[in-house]
Amino acid sequence: MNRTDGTATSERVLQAAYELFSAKGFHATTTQDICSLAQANIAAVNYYYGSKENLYLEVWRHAAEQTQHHWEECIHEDSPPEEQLRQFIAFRLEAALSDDERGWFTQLIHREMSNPGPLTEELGQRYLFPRVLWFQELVRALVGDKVSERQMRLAGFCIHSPLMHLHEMRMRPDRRPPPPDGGPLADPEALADTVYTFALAGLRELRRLHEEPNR
Amino acid sequence: MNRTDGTATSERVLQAAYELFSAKGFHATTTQDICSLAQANIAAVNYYYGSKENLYLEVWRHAAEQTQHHWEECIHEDSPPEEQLRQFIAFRLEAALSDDERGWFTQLIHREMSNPGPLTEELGQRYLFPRVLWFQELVRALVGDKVSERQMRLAGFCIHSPLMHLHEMRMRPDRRPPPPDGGPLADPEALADTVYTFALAGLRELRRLHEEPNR
DNA sequence: AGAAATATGAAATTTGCGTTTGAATTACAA
DNA sequence: TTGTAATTCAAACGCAAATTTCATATTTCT
Repeated sequence: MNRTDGTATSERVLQAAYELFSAKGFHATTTQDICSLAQANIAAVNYYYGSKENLYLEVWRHAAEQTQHHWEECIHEDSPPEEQLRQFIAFRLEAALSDDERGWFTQLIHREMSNPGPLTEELGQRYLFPRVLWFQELVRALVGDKVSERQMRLAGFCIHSPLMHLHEMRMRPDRRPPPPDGGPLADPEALADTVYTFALAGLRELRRLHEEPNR
Repeated sequence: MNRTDGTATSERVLQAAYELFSAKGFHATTTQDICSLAQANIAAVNYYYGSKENLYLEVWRHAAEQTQHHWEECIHEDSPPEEQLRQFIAFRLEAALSDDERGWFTQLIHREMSNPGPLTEELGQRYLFPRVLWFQELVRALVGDKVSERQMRLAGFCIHSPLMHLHEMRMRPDRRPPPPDGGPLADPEALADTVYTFALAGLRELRRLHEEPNR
């Protein structure tokens, strides 16, 4: 085609790669798949991105950037901690449940983590680690100063894990007899409420235990 | 070698496959890898098990059997529900953290789930689904009759997820700057305590909300 | 318009992996 | 000892997927 279409081709390839990598993982996705979906020739991947692996990296960069914007829209650093926790839960839930690019990134992360490749470490350092730190600070603010560092971390783990686990469920082609109510993914509102309730209840209990350790 | 060594070869192959499949997943493990680790010829996999895929199935059968024994040792159906929950948490924690065959199965499950293959559905139906049902009944016993089915499920999700998420962490070759205390995996006792505390606190809060829904 | 750069397409090449083959070796029983 | 079945081994095959090649088409620039 023409040149303007040309740059559009590289875009289409990136989009297709994004979608397929998050849906099926790096290895299960062939360059053929990508180029078919992008309606481009098989050579397009290597022409525009050098290699399949490099395209994968580019997808990560693109996805992380988008997610950053979304993060800044959803989470306001000047809200009180409880509110930020709610915002955070909503943010992750939306990321886990939506079927568009916001959701794709979550799946991408999860696939990379549970099936580590040569890039895992770098990607984790660059895109994931900062979020973990942010979250720990939030938990510290919520749990108060009395609780030990270790205890605080464990609490953070318990709060965070439902959100992580959700990604996992989202990703499975679950053809088990679906529960009559559609499982936890069916009603995001109720799920967010429950996660939030459990988090606050756990934190409160923890504070209580640390204030009256005898009993 | 001799014939007795011969049957030992098939054992070694199974063991090696178990270890590698859980460490790297089905696709990332080559028959070459397996046979090298088992100190067997490349043809051994197909000679003894017909195909790589069938060997994978055999590994699952073997692993599930072992895990069943372990389960029966750890969890006593005649204990009160709170006690069973504790036992369950301890069981899953041990499975997630140990470096031997008990831990391997956990990883195997998790890999299969996050990177579904043609066998995923069948394996899930056969080996995983029954456990989910068991757990739901436990949560029902803990949460009482007042709470709705959906709410009960969501609670179960929140309780179960730290254990699932743990598997996930276990699996990553995590070379992030390890937290000074070694992260949640360093002190299984404390982790078990915290998970248990959060679970009970959440359940209590839920019951409370359902008894005095106004406020 | 014509030359240079850029983009596309189809086919060829390469590589890695699962599987097969057939010969060589070993175990065991008659 | 000799025949038979089981096991091991190295090499070869077949296939699928990534990458390269090179010819052709299109755009840009002068």
